[in-house]
Amino acid sequence: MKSSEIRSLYLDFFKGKGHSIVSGIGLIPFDDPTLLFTSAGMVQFKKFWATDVPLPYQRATTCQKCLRAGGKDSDIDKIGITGRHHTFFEMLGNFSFGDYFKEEAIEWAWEFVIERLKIPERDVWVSYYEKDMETKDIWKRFLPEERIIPLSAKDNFWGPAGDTGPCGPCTELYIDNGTEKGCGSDCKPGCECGRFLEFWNLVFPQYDKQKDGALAPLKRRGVDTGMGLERITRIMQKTPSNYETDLFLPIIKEIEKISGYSYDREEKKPSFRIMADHIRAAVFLIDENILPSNEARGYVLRRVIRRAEITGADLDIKEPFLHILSGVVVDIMADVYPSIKRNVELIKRVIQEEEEKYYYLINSASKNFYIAIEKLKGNKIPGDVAFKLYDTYGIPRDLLEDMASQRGLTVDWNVFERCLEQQREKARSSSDIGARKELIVGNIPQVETIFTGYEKTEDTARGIAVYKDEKRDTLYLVLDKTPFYPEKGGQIGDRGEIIKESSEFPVEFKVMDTRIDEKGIIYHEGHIVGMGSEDDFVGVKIKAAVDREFRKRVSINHTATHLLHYALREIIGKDVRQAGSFVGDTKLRFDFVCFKQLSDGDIEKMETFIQEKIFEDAPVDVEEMSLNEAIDKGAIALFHEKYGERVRVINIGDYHKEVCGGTHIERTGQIVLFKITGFSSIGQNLKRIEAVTYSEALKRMNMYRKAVNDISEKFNTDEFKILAAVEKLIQENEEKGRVIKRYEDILASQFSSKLTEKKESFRVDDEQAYFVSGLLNIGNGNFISSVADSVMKEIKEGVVFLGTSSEDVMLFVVKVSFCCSKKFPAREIVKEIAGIIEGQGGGSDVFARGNGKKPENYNKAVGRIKEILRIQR
RNA sequence: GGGGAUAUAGCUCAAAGGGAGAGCGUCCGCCUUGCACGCGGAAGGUUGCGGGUUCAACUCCCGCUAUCUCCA
Repeated sequence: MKSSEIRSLYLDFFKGKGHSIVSGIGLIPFDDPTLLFTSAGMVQFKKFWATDVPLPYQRATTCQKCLRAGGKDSDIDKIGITGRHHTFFEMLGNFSFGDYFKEEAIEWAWEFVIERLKIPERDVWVSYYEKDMETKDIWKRFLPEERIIPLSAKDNFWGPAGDTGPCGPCTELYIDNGTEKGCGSDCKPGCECGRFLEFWNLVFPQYDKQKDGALAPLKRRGVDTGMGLERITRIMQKTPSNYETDLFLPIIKEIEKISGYSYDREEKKPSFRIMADHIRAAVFLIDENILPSNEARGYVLRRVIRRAEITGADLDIKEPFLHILSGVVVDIMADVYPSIKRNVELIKRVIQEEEEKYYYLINSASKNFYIAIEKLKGNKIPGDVAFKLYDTYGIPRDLLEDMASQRGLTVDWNVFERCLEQQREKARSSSDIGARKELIVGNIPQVETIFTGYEKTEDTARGIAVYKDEKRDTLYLVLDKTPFYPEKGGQIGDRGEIIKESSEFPVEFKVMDTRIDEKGIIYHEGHIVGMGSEDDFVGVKIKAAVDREFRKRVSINHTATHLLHYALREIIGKDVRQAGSFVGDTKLRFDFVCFKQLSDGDIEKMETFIQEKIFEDAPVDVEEMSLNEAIDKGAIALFHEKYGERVRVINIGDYHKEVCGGTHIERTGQIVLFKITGFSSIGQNLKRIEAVTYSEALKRMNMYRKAVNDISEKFNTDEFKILAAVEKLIQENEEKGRVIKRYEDILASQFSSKLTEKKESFRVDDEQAYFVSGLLNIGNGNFISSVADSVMKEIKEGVVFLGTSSEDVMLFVVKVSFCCSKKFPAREIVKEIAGIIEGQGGGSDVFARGNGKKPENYNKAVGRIKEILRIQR
């Protein structure tokens, strides 16, 4: 049976049992901050058990793509070895929300396995939570007691996914692969040997785990089952592991082709499997708009790609190959997940570029490795050195081990682990946002601040708490509700004032910035103006007023940012993806992923296009809806993880819809003017556009005009001939530079021959040497240096002392030939001179320079040098 | 969000508290029927940006920006 048949057989079976077939969510759970990735089929349903939300259906069945890599549910270390774990996998599941419970769940599971999949009854074993006799009794109706095994909470009490949420006892179905795969006669499910393979887990959520670990009863108890598609496919296709099924075999075959190794070789199997597994994860992550980066999800993607890449080395693959495999994955999965087909070019490209970066990294890293081991004493690389190579230069652990053992070295992994743990600890302790702020008045806010700023810019509210940051000398004021927009989604926080009017004289708190933390509490950052203290704001009614002009400018820029996004997609292409943005009151910035080279013409085109949209003066309106609805309506929704369940969709005219939490204007015409001020590349395939709008754009254009006017006035020409004039000037300037250089050379040689004529001889260790001195009073330090050079060329051996003075400062250099420098180091001579002309200086034995405030003492200085050299007058 | 590393010629990188270097590439010349090689020469730099210390900073210190990397 093909995997695709199993998938639809399952969904159809439960549809027949009154379930709605619900489409799986993305790998990035958009409304669950406790999860990095969707790690199980039930993620999207958590709230259906835990809360009273209205239910769209009471029974559901899904095929959910899942990812376990990084975070609590990571299986990444088991990949390849077990043959049954994956980073990316699909989970078939049926769910009940306050509807059917254990009895039906077990009955249907049995029916599906025995009657639909036609798995022989005698091969099926089950386990149950040791305290859950109800489940055991139900199973007894279907199979003999000796195949019903009790297990502890470790194995058969499930959940929650993440730190909090639904959990409960579970019961698992196993397939018996035969006694010859087992470890002994009393082998049972739960044993780690290869005989029993767990393939279906039926969970009965009954409890809701709280943040403090307590188990509260669930609002709606129910059923949550999960059957890994890869495992059941393996059972149906009777393969030794998940990797020989039709889900993986084409990838394995491709790796055989690329590497020349056969998958039959037992010792190479794990490598094949790791690559085949990881490439699937990479494909689906990129499909969901994750790009390799150094943080969070992007970092997981990078690690997955790199791990696969380094595994390639086990099969002697020495160049990028994963992008080829990604094509195979797309072929296998495109029918079920059509978007990977649409994104295939992007996926291949991202992977290939990441692969190339990896090879580049390895190259430069090995250099650092050599430097590190060069200084090494003994044959053990200390843990801190190894950690530095890993932490700073990114040499993966396995590679480090390889490189070391190739040279007969070992790595002190114990110390290494300690360093890693230290770094973790450091990162954890300092990632606490509230740590620096200290509560000085009021109580710690317990509920999120209500935001009223979409409707109004002024509101009355009550003060809850004041925090203080001693270092920055700023206060943070928390209210129960506020019209102040906190910094998020690229839009900067509002400014304005918060006033307590009830006392005999008003007290004003000036808000310089507004922030929000992960709990949804909004902080007004600022200070108290004039009289008043922190206590004045807590527990009393106050008026919060946003600076309207500021808000207007920011809103204009935000709507303009959407227009820019629209223009990019229209003019450059739909594959342009937003990577980040900054929306301020005086400017906006838009970063995006783009594989094309943008020309000046493109920039101009976009500017014109946007300006036209401004002239059209289309209405900008905001609608609230669910995220799924928004996506159905074609709204761009890029940062899923940041949105709540209800989202705001910004419509510009009838042409652009985008999910966005920021503030906007009512009509595009309010932007008035749009001007791009900067275009740059900020990383591989990452580009940045900066722009200004409204009066800021006008200001900018006036600035340009003034600059141009000033220049054309200087050139005494009209503004359109400036360029020619400047080019001419540059050319003339270069010409003059060359002429000056030539004259300097002539001058230098004239000076030097003139000076050399007055050379005075002295002896150093019976060798003939000469002393030359002169006060040039022309040129700078470099000029007299070069004169000193050419003098030295003529006299061969000796000492040259030259000075040049302007106003009341004298610069001077001393050059000493190599032989003389032993006895008369230039540096020492300079010290002497500096004493006489009241200055300082220094340098090397053969060349030194300095300056002084008394040029009139030049002759004295010359006299002193002669004394040192013992030259008779 | 935190830690570490890097930023020097078009590219790859050295060196270093006192006049900025190599290799490759580019251009010119020689050699050669031509190409490659070889030889000779030249152009190319605000040593990322901004402060500070110093007689002197590309180098030391501080801040910023960007890139790389590890951790959360």
